[in-house]
Order: sequence, then C-alpha cells, then structure tokens
Amino acid sequence: MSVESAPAPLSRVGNSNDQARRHNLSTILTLLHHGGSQTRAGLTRATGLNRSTIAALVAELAELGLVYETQQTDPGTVGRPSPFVHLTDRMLAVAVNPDLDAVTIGLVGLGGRVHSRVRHETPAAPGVAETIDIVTREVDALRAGLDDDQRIVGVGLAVPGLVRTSDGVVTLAPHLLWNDEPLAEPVAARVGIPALAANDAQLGLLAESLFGAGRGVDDIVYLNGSTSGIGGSVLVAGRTLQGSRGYAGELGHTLVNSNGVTCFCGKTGCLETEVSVGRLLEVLGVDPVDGDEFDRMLGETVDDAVRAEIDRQLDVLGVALGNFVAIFNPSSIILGGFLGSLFAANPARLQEGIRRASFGTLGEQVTVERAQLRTRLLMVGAAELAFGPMLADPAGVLGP
Amino acid sequence: MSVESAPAPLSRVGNSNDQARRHNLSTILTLLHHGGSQTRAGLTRATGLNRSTIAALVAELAELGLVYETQQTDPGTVGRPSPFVHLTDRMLAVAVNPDLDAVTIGLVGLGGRVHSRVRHETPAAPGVAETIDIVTREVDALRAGLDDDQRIVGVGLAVPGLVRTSDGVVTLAPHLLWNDEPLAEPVAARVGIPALAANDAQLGLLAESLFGAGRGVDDIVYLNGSTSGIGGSVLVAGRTLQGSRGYAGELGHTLVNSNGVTCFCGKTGCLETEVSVGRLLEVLGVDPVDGDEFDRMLGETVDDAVRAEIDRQLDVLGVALGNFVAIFNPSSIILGGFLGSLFAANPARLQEGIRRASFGTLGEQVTVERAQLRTRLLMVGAAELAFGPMLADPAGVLGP
DNA sequence: GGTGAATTGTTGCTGTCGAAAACATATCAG
DNA sequence: CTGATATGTTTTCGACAGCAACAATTCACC
Repeated sequence: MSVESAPAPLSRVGNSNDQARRHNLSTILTLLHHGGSQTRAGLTRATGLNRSTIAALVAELAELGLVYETQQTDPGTVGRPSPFVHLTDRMLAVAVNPDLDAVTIGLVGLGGRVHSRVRHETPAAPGVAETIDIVTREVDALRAGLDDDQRIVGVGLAVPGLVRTSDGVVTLAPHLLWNDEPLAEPVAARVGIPALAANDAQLGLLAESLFGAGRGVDDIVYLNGSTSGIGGSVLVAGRTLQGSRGYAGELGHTLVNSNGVTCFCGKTGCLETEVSVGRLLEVLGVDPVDGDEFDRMLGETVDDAVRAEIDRQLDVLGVALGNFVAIFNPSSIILGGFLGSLFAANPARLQEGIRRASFGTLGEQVTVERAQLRTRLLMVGAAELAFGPMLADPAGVLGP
Repeated sequence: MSVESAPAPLSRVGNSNDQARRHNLSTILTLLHHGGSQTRAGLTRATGLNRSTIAALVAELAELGLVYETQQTDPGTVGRPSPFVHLTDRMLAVAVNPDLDAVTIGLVGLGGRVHSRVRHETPAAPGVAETIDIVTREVDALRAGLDDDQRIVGVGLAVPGLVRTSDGVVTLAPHLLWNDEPLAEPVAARVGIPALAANDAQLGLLAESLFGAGRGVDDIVYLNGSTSGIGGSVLVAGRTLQGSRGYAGELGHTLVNSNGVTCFCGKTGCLETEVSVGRLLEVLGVDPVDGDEFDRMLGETVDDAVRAEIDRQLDVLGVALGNFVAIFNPSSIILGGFLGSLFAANPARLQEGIRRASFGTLGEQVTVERAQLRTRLLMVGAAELAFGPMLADPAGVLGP
C-alpha cells in the first residue's frame, strides 16, 4: 500500500499557535468592514491587543491589499497622531438576487459599498439555468471593467426560498418554481470564483444588523414583506438562526389565526395569508406600486375600509410578533418591505398589539423599527455571504 | 487628581497567547465531562492537538485535581497502550431547584453524576428568603460530609420562571409568587461560593443535550410539561437560546388556538392552556399521580373520552411543534414531563400532526423523542450552570 | 518464544506569536 | 520653547504548540 486513506482529523477543536494569528487578522478586518475606518490606536483599544501586535497585523493586511493607511489631518488631541486605517476598494464581491421578474446583480466592496447594480428583467420567473447564464455573462462584463489590482473574491446568491447553505442547493423556491436545484456549485464552476447561496431574508437581516437598523444589536427578529409573501430571519446572540439544515426562520408560516384561510404551504391561518400586500392593494383599488408611493398611500388614506384593513393587518402582525417575543426575547424587531410601510402607517397600534400579545412585560422591552437599507439590502447581504470566508481568514483566502 | 477612572479595555476581542492555553485546557476538560473517560490518544484525535501538547495539558489538569490517569487493562490493539484519563470526584457542584411544594438540593460531580439529593418539602411555595435559608443550611451540611480534598466550586439554581441570567435576579416566577427577587447574589453571599441562576427549562434542555436524549445534536426544541404549565427552551447551533435578557423560550405561551381560553398571562389560546395535565387528570378522574403511574394510565386507557382528550392534546401539540419546526428547523424535538407521557401514548399521531403543521417537508426531517433524565434532569442541568466557569477556564477558576 | 509492525508516551528542540520595555516621534498646552 | 501625553517602532523575552527522535508496549505472525 502506498497512500492510505487520510487518518481523518475528526474535529478541529483545539487551538494552535497560528490560529491565533488568523483570528486576530480576521478580527481587525471585520472591525474595519463593519465599523468603518479607524485609527490604529482605536484598533488597539477595541481589540485589547498590544500596539506592536496591531502594527504587525495591519502591515500584513496592507500586504494582502486589503487596507492602506493615511496620516491624520487634524489629530485634535495630544500625543503622536495615529494613522487612519482604511479598507481598499480592491476586494470585491458579486451579489446576485434572482426574483420573480428579474435577476439583480451588483458589485459590492468592503464596508458595504455598492459600486454598481444591474437589473436583468426576465419575461417570467427565471429558471436556474437562465440565472446561471445571466450571472456568468454579467461577471465577465464586470471583470472586464476592473482595474488591474482589483479582484472579485466571491459570489453571493440571495434566493427567495429554502436554501441548504452547506452546499448551496435550493431545496424549494416556490415563487421561482425551483425544486432541489444546485445553484452555488454550478455558478462557482462557470465563473471560476467561489460562490455561496442563502435565503434572502437571512441575508437581509445580516445586512440590516451590520449596516442598517440593527447595528450593535445582538438579538433581532426580522420580517420582510414582499409581493411573494413574508420572509423572516432571526439574529440570536449575534448570529443568524440557521437550524439544522439552514431552513430556519420561516416566520411567515406560523399560526396567527385558527379560523384563517388555507396557505399554499398546506397549513391554515399562516401569517403570510393574513397579512399581505395583495389584500391592501385590493382595498386601495390599485395595481402594484413602488415602495415610496405605497408608503404615501397608506399614510394619507382617509378611506375607512383601507384604515380598517391596515388596522386588521397590524393587529394580526402584533399577534405574530408577540409570539416571537415570547420565543426569542429580542431587543429589536425590524420590519422591511411592505411591513415597514404598514408599521409606519400606525406605529402605536402595532406596538400596543405586540405588548398585548407578549408574555408578561417582555413586549414593553422590545423596540420596533423599520428596515433602512431598502434597495441596497440584498446586495449588501449577499456580498456579506461572499466576503465571509475572506473575513474569517484573510491570509488563508488571499495568501498563497 | 491621583487615580483616574480605569481606561476601560472596552472589549476583549483579540486572541492572545495564553488564551490559547486556556481554551485548550477547557476543551479537554469539557470533552471528558460531556463524553466520559477517554484515552490520551483519543483526546489527541478528538482535538487534533499534538501528543506532547495533550500530555502537558492532561498533566496540568491532574495538578489542578481535576483528572487522574489509569493504565489500560486490556488495550485490544497494537501499539503502546494509552492511559485512560478519568475525572476525579473532587470538584462538586450544588444544584438547587425551588418548586411549588419543595426545594430540591443535590450534590453533583463532573460527568453528570448525582452524588446525593435531598428534597425539602415546604407547606406552601417557598419564598426567596426561605429558599436561601434552606440552601445555606444544606450546603453547610454537605460541606461537613466532604473529604478533605473535595471542594464545592459553585451553586446552580434552576428556577421555574423568568430569570435574568446576567445577575441572577428572578424577574417573575408566577407559581412561586416571586417578583423581581435577587437570588443568585444573596445565595453566593450567604454560602461563600459563586452562584448562578437560570430558567429550569433552559437547564433541563442543557442537561438532556449533554447527557440525555439530545447527545450530539446541535439544534433541539425542548418542551417540558409539569403541573404548573409548559416550559420550553431551544438549542440553537449547540447553544441554549437566551434572548436579550435571558427570557427567551416561553414556548408555552405561543398561540395554538384563536378560539381558546384566556391564559393567566393575559393572552388567549396559549399552548399551555390547551395542553395541560389538569385536563387529562379531569377526564381520567384521578388526583395527581407520579410519572410512571400516569404513563400507564394514558397508555392502557380504554375510555373513549380519555382517548379523545389525548388525541386532542396531541393534535394541538402538533400544531405548536409545527410552528416551532418552521421557525427553528431543529433536527430533534425532545418532550419531557407529562408531554413525554402524552407522546408515548400515541407517537404516530403526534408525528403526523407535526408533519401536517410544518412548512413544506421540514416536518419529516425532525425526530421526536422523549426526555431521558427524569429525576436527574434539573440536578444535572443546574450543576452544569455551576460548573460553567470552571469548564470554561479551569486554571483561572481553580488556580491562584 | 522471537521478531517486526504499529501505536503512543517522553524528551528536547524549534518556530511563531504576542507582550513588554525602551526609545523615537508628533501633537497640544502653556 | 518646554513638558506632558499619546502613539509608532524596534528589540527582547516568555510561552506555547509542533515536531522529531527515541523509548515503551502490545499484537500478529512465524
């Protein structure tokens, strides 16, 4: 025998010497990515590491092309001025969001900066093969426009459906009519860049928690309402709730009304069927409109039927959120899409509904907010997914 | 000015050199605690660390009085036999569980071994002061019975109610009539040993996940039914769901029936009001009985009214669990207390109910199990809480 | 029973990393 | 211009995990 099958290191629980180095590099890069430019002295304070250590780590990040330093123009304090550390624009991620009528593709830099965005309209819901074609063409075009020193480090795909994150297979995307379709792997193979896929609501929450309404908060319940239904995700102790296979967070398919109608998922009285943009458009008597216009219509309506429907939906939403408060005890609830509009139309009513439907006084301790990132949301979220490996181990991914 | 306020190290994000050592010590101790005795070679494989490193770490744990080694009696394989590493019985935790009619106190060793257990009956629900008195007396008695080299490293309190884990204040324990009562801190002060408090369901899940039905599983929904209601907790990626203040997991107070009755918590149609041991005892026409007897009565009944009530409760429970499956995508559901009896009376019906009430096919991928630890449950769980700091940093807690 | 292969403990050495200290540099306050 | 303050820079040092060489012990096979 020559080469035996590998002895299988089982699990890598222990900590070794250079893992500490990797961890520290990752910590600093992540700090800059999520917190913006800082002085080296600031990094020293934030990490608790030694000045000399920070200097060495920043130098390594600079060598990897991830950061550069500038002199402070106006220190404002005594002492030797500490140089600012900025992220470069050299490392980029491609963000992809296939949806009902279009595939949106963006180029995103570190720090959540969206460099460009293209919306590829499709006559019908795009198929997997079609999506992969569009992504391939678009990435080629993007690559052609890059500077010599720029580099796309990954592709992130935000998919409206159940996604097995481990291997990037879309288990079920009902509105796209996808069923057990491998996505991340073929994309990676075609474009020659690592690709990862995840549920759109999970990535939306990730984006809001890092760059939007949820900055600095570790426990968040996030609900996003779109024409295709209500997607949800939960931040638990700073990490998105994944579940055993990445399918967690189907908050739109929890019970809110035992007397409700049957949902396409087979259950009865789901939040998604009771609270829907379709019912609102119906009483408003209009066709789908864009977000700002919808906001205005809900806010300024004087029609009693409309107001009644708004209040009914807010009350149902309050019941659902009350349950989530009892389950998750979040410090913040973030509402996106039309749920944000609904909330803005009568914030007090929703807050009172949550308070009433929560266990004990838990409902009084939670803040309800509207999502902030709007159109950037899924671009930033999908990019975060693509940047993930690099953020976790900068030297390992970019190095030799 | 002489002494300025401390410069505040903000957060300790960075990794330093001896933190690696602590982490490795913690890893090995935890491995033994949760996995039982192992050979040094086994630890090498499990951690991926070097032989020589393991030898040094085990030697340090031995010096701390935590482990000892024995020769393998019958190796059974080629090669130099690796010594077994066992946990000593020198480090002990006191587990406390105040409940409706008694305070139970136990002495628990590493590895989940319950050395002794005392049940202090009380005429009514014990007050906080009374509980602290009982604990103080009992700990003194336990200390008197210890060998010279034995040591109680902590007190863990499992409380049926909302507990702010950070400072051990019981915010609300409705059945004990406790309201915003400091508990862990006064206990620690009185007995002179660090004390921590947490919700009983959270600790029950912790115990089952480490030593019972949930071994090796990272995503679990746990429900425990008792005469005072239904408590729940969730294991998310191997960690118990805490929420922003430690109040997460009130699964008994989620909506299962919009047409239901009003719960003491103020809401309507809570799981806890629809599924209750009281309703079962009513149709059975008996007074409260112990677990095994209750099991037998449910399993062997031929009374149609009883069977109907069992099925009704199972169906309601299925709806609740279906929601939890959509929310958490667990790989396992564990049922304790009378919910375990209910499940055992007709497992197929509950499983079918969960499947029906789950989103898509998620309900088919989850296994439903009955809790295993029974009377040891809260002793082991509370001890785990008490052992926590030592497991996380053995040298820091036991060393100088 | 003797021999070789396999596995693991033991010992001493090495490389790496972060901390600490000493020195250099840059800013502000007066 | 001087002193205080804060931070970068350089060098030294200690700790720790990895590694290699050697020793110990068992099994399998003849």
